[in-house]
Amino acid sequence: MPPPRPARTRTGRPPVTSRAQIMEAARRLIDRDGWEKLTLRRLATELGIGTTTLYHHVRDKEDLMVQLITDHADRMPHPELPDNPRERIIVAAIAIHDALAALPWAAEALTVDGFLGRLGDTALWHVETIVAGAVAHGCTPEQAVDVFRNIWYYTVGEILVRARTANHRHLDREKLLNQQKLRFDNRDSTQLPHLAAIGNQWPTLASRDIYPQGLRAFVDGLLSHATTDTAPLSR
Amino acid sequence: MPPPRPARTRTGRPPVTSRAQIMEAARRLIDRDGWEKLTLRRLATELGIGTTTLYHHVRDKEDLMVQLITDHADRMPHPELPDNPRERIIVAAIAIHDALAALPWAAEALTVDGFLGRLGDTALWHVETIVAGAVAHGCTPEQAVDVFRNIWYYTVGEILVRARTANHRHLDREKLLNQQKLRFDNRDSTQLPHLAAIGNQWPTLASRDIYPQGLRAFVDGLLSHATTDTAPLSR
DNA sequence: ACCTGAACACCGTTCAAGT
DNA sequence: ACCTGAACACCGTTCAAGT
Repeated sequence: MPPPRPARTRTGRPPVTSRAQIMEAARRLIDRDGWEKLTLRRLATELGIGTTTLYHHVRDKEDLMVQLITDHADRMPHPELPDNPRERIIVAAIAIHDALAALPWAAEALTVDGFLGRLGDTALWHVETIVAGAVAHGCTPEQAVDVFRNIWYYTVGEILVRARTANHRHLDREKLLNQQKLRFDNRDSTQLPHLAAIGNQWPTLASRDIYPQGLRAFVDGLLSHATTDTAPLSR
Repeated sequence: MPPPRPARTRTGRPPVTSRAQIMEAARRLIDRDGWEKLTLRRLATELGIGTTTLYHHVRDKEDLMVQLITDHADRMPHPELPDNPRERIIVAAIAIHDALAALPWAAEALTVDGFLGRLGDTALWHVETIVAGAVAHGCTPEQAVDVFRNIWYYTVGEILVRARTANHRHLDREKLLNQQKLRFDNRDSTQLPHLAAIGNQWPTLASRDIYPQGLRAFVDGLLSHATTDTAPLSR
């Protein structure tokens, strides 16, 4: 296989940057200043290039963010898979979750249309594992896709909600103090007895990580529903 | 209780707008031009007032969006509750889901910290119903909160993902055409056999509404896990 | 081939001044 | 009491022109 761009054939002005350099600088910027500060202008300054040069490498800002996530996702290690199909689903889902949880800023891009389709084969291997696990457990391909989609919704929701409640790294000190904590102890205890009883315990309870247990319960429910239904949904 | 502001006592310049008028205009703007076009400047123009006047009624843009959602949520009708606790949870969750699905633009505000705490008693009644249903089924209060949180993650995730894939009302025609549909038929069929087999069927499968079935499976899984565990999680 | 500054069309937010 | 324009400090994106 010949080098795609032989040096002798190259003509015109040489590139000042590359896709890899852009992605690296973007990650550096996010780590240093927080993801809210990732703008094309700042990114160009970080790279020491003109802002508009970035448009040779990314279509627009959304494209930059999606590339950032899919790059990260495609570097995910494949976890060891257990024999049990149900457990394989759990392991793959947790791997997806953990990979995305490392990018809590990903919120905006995570729900972009066609996001899954832009993942590389390495990241899709996790999707494949979940679908294959469901089929191995006795699901039809349609049901297996539903299993994946349901897990995907749950995983995305957990990450988006928790990313904004947990990570206060980049909030002003003042805003943090003013922030009214979620508490139900001043609520009408006649109308909302259980919430009133929980009262100011809610924030403590809500800070616990329940993803793995929730996932297990969900997968159990999905698999038993799928294989119990004698007549799969018509049409 | 005396009227909070007797007319005779009022002094100074009279208000040009009210919170209710602002909310109404914001909803009108979103309905007409799409939620991406909701800006404080446009909203002020819609109302025929100065932009900065809005800052007397909302703290900032996020506050405006949260107020918009909580207003909407607090007008939710209470659904009829069945006798079965499990079914009560389902009915309340679907009510929450449907109320939020009517505001697909809500994404940004839905995951704001302390969002639940800003809901009024009418909207919280649905949360109460879910927690109460779980307790009636045999959960501890802690487990009941976990049940709610898990349902919340799933519901938020479903709405955020589907809001961006389904609703193409406000996309340019061109962007829609260029959009690469999610399809796996050109994937490596050795590495990803199940996805390759599904191929271009994925978009069709993914467009089906699976929330109610997924919810039922999840609730079943959550309730049976909670009441099967002989030893609830320590600490 | 590739890069760029200038310009366009916007944002949210602050604040001193006006009525 | 309440409202406001002007200004600040930014955005993403386009495009004609430069090397």
